[in-house]
Amino acid sequence: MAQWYPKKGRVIFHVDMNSFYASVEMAYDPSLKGKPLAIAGNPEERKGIVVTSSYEARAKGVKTTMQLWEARKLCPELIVLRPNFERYRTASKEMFQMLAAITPYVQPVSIDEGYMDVTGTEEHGSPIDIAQNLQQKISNELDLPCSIGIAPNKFLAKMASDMKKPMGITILRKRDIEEKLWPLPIEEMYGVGSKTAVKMRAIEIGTIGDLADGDAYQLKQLFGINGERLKNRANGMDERPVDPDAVNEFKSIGSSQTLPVDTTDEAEIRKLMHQLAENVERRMKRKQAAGRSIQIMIRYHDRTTVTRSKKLHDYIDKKDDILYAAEDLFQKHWNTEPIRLLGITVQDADEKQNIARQLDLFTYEKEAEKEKLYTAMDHLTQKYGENTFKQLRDDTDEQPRTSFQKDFLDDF
DNA sequence: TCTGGGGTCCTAGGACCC
DNA sequence: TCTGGGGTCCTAGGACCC
Repeated sequence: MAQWYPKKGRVIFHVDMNSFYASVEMAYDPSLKGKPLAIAGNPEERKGIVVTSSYEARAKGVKTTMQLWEARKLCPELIVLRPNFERYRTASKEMFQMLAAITPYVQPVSIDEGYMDVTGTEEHGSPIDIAQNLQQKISNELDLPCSIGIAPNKFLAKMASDMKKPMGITILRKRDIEEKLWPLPIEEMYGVGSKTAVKMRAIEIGTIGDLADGDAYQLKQLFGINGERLKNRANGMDERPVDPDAVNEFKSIGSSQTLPVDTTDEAEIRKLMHQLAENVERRMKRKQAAGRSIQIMIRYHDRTTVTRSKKLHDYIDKKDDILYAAEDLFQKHWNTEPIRLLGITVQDADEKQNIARQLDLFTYEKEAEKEKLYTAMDHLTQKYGENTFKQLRDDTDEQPRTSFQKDFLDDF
């Protein structure tokens, strides 16, 4: 009887909130209903791009990432609101609670969409009944529209939820693929972005069906492991489980900001670095996180973007440590050209309780001691030159502290 | 008069070790 | 004395998604 489960097949939902930010604003202020609405940043700060728009605005050609002036040209009566993330987070939480009432196997993938594995939840009714009830509940109680895709795996569920919007429910079984999935242009496939689409078109792959039928060797040559994966998915194959814990896992925490005008002013740059480090610290604190790589991102006036990173000797989570490491990278790598955007990200991150588990206490304390020593040596190396402490540093990796190292540390 | 901010995953080259 | 090849870590960049 082993392995009956995969053979029987799963029932996966993909729940996708329709134009979420705009819909939340309409639920909050019903006088907005039926009007063209866009959520966008402040154009005075060069952040005036459309993040989400209502269906009324979309009907006039307004699209996500469009410049605000462009959107207004297409739709002069457009109502524009700044994003209110608190409001969206609250609505999102309430929505996910409704999913969790059906099954614990809920995997949020962003603020406005998530997967559910409803295999074996017959007490709630057939899959289509569950979907209808859920959609009604979200609509009645939160005044928010959503689309639901029902399929035997995540990929097909995701594609299905896109097929009927707003307030759609679409079933996409394996036997429906040929008729419903394969005719779609390759650009509409999840996982195929603009770069991949161009390369696919170049080898005569214009639809998802063409990809399903594509030459495996050629796809592998061109797209690596992703080529194999995309071909499999086009054939309706996707074994990824719905993972309710994934939402609590993370590998990096970062903050970046576009400046109102490009700058080379070091005081302004330092001010922004402080702000970014503070943001990162605050969000790490909320997640009880620490990390041991630091990355900076510099976008120049011409939009060329460089990232520079380095592995640290120990885990960090405090603003001062983040800032110190980030400013060090910045000084080494800024080419003095005017800067458009700056970002700081802490990588190799995890919850502190997991980190404590990774390193036993002994290792943890030893690492902390070593870190102090390294910091001191970095200072002096910068002052007196590269080779000053090379031998000492090499020794430190191998041996416990010598009396010289101890004195040195204490003096410092 | 262009294109925000938050992430994840993959690739590739060089260093280094065995 | 000259040499192979595998594995892992680090760094930078690219593609994609919402």
